[in-house]
Amino acid sequence: MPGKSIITILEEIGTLLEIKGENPFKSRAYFNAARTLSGVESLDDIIAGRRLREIKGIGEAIAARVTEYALTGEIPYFEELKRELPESLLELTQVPNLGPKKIKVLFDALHITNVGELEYACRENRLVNLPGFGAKTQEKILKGIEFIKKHKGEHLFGDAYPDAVAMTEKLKELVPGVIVEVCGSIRRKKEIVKDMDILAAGSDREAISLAFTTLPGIEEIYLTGGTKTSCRLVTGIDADLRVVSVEEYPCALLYFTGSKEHNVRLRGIARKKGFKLNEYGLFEDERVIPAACEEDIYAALGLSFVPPELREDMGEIEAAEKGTLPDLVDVSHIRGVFHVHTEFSDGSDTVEGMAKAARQLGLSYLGISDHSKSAYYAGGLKKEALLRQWELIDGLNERWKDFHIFKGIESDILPDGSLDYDDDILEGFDFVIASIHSNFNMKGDEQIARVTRAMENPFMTMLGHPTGRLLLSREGYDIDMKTVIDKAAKHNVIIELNASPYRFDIDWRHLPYAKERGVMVSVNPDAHSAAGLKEIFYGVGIARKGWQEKKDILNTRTVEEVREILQRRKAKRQFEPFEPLEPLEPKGKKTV
DNA sequence: GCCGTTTTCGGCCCGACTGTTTTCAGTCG
Repeated sequence: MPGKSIITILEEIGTLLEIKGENPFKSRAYFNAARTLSGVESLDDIIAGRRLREIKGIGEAIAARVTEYALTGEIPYFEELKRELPESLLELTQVPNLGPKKIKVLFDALHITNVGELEYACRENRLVNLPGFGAKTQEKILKGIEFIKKHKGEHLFGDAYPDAVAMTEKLKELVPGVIVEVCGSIRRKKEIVKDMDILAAGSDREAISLAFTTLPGIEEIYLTGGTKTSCRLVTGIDADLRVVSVEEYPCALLYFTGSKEHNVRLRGIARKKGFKLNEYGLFEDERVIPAACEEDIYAALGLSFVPPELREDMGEIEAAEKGTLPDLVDVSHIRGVFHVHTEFSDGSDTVEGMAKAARQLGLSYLGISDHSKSAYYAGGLKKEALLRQWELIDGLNERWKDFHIFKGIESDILPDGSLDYDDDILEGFDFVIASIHSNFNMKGDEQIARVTRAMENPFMTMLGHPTGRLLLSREGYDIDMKTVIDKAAKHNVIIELNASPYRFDIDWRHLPYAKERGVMVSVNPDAHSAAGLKEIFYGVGIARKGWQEKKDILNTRTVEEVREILQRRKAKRQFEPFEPLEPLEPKGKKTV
């Protein structure tokens, strides 16, 4: 986790060029380069090997700048840009409905350089007379600022988790024998986290705390002592390290994992049994009840072990008392993935490249689903392109006997609820993910009617990202998820759990209801590059949070089972609830 | 700034929506 990543810097250059009013294709080149490089594995090796120019979208200028940054940690061109336009202007792009052109006007006319100044100017009614602005624009901008403020100090799980893991790994290197674990909302796999809690235990607590303060990626240390160190990382997230004794570790782990609500319930149960539970231990009067791990503590309280993902006081305590906790799905159960884009539309890798990457992850099938023809912005596929892709897939399936590619599409659900191709084309797919990508602001009833009509289409296999939300940047569309689940149950439609850390959509809070209604869930990476396939790992975490078991998930099935499920729907063209297949024994571990 | 070639410049995705205009610009997906 060194300083700012080159990906971020390329994006920032692109944005500053946009604000400056440079040739739009020039700024786009920087965005494209950032997107391409973010999907590249072992970028450091490529830079070191001077192989950047071999990557499509990286030309002479950008290759030079990326290399420059890797060697010196600085890009003079970027520094020069920041002298012309304050870096703080970048935060203004976070405000919805505010783009580069308007930011330029605000900067030139009112010298606004950050969100605080912008809010003040709105309150002073100073935007209304600017060219291209008006009362409604000012109102919208204010609302956008409210949205940003509401979510300030919140971070995506997908951003925080890799950094947290990297820090614990590094700490283990620096202090041999240290026990260390990420706790808090990150351990519980919450989609949005506020800070990073790390718990460590060992004999020399001072040494652990000291080593922690030397970790890369720390920008500022607020306080440091023998038991607690607080700091802010360069990524903007606050991180806390707690150091405890080895004896205290299990109770501290339980305590710092939370949630607060879960802990309150546990302490209540402990008290009823005549115990006292806190972060230092489980006590009966002054006597410590020995616990070597969290399992021991739950057992002492008469509960079965509650996996961290379930610790939200949303029914897990009662289930643990009765011994009815679900046997949660695990990463090792995943046998294949659906919802994968390729260079046919807006993905960055070939069909074959994606399939090879999936095989390397130990998967045995892959469902390709590029965008459909209405998705102009994403290079949606016309009929001719589809035919070419199908031929390509047939060829690969012919070659590989131990791996299968399913032909699919991510079809736009048009405003009237129809899908994006005629039946004769829809017929040719093995599966159809139908998603909303336009007309987001249709009202509740209209949106439900639209989705329902799509579900009535026998060619629709699954509903993609059901709310359309983008975490921390866009609310989902106005649609009642309980109704959607009811309709999915009625029409035998699978619901996607989009595993992109920007989406995690369907929300895990709705998954227990989906399970209750017998709606099958597919954990889909929505991958736009080979590297993106790994996000399935995040998705499984969210599925676990939603009480999902192996049998509830489509892509824990074998290729034969999946084929049968897909064909059953297509062939019968009628709506019967899925009969859950008997759970199968896992065939060896897969690493995803 | 990148790419491709019937190469060394011309093209680079397109449409809906909104709010500001007085026929269109900016934003978004």
